[in-house]
Amino acid sequence: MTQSAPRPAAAPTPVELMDQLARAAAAYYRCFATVAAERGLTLMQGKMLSLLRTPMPMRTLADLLACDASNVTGIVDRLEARGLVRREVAAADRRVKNVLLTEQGEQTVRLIRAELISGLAGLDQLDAEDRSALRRLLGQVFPEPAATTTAAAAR
Amino acid sequence: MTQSAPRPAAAPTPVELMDQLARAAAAYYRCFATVAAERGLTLMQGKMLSLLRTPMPMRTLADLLACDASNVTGIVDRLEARGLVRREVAAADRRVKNVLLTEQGEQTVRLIRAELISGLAGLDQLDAEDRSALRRLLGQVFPEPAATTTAAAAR
DNA sequence: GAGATTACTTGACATCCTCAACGATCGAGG
DNA sequence: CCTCGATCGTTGAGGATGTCAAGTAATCTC
Repeated sequence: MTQSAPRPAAAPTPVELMDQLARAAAAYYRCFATVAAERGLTLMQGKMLSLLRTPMPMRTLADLLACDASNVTGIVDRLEARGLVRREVAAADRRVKNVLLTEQGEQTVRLIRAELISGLAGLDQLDAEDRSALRRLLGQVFPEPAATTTAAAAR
Repeated sequence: MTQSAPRPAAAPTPVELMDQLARAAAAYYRCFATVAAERGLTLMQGKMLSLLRTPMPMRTLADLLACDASNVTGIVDRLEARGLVRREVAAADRRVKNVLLTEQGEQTVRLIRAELISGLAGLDQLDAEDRSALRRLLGQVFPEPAATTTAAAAR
């Protein structure tokens, strides 16, 4: 644990960290929104596309995005109109509509992710130990919901 | 350092961390939105109130929130209508409108912050060393803009 | 003093968001 | 098999957010 650097100040309080997390979250979304806008997508459209790395029901999208089903309908409508996603009735339950990326949608997601990782240049500057520590610490502050299923988590 | 748990796997890649950051940011905003909604505020209204711990010009709000000035006008209008903020012409430049929290607005911000820190229970479980590490790591991934002025950073 | 720039506001229009209601579908229970 | 309650996605009303363009007032520069 390379932690020999003299501590410049006292350890931050939880409140100070809360503020820093706020700034970090805002910075993350600023970066994401910029990347999405370069593809003519709004923040929400970009978020939804990124969630769809595996097909999923609209209900699930609404849960992950913490918004109402009718809102998801609107967003999917607009993405569908642009040829980025399509709806598909689930075989096991005809009420359920799965949303899938089209080829174009997958390409768009790939490009967004590539640009996003570029925009988070600071990540590349972390060594393996730092990255492990960050994963652990973030995992403690934001525990993953009892591992339900999806690898594509909320974003 | 209570870290006797066996290291489960190799260090995460930057891409894996990017995804975790996305999930963390989403979780943070879910928490924040819930707290704001309990006060009858939308996410943006809550964000703006939280930024206003010191008075600032609308131009500054637009910069921090990364949105258009006209959008800020609308949000301030609605907050002003609810008695949470007020506008004040700056003495040095009559074009400039500073936005200030009212007493009621300050109270609201205090309550929001108190509830938010409660909702981020994981922060309290970090010891001082972890908190310092998290501060350092977040600071590397999301460098603060060349320290301009405000303590109330973007949120 | 004139023209350029800045700060905020207004307005049009698109998108997002919640809530309520609806029709189609499913599943449990009798 | 039938009924009823629950679920899923959609529609629609109305409010909030967001961009862009244009306008007015104030300030700055030459």
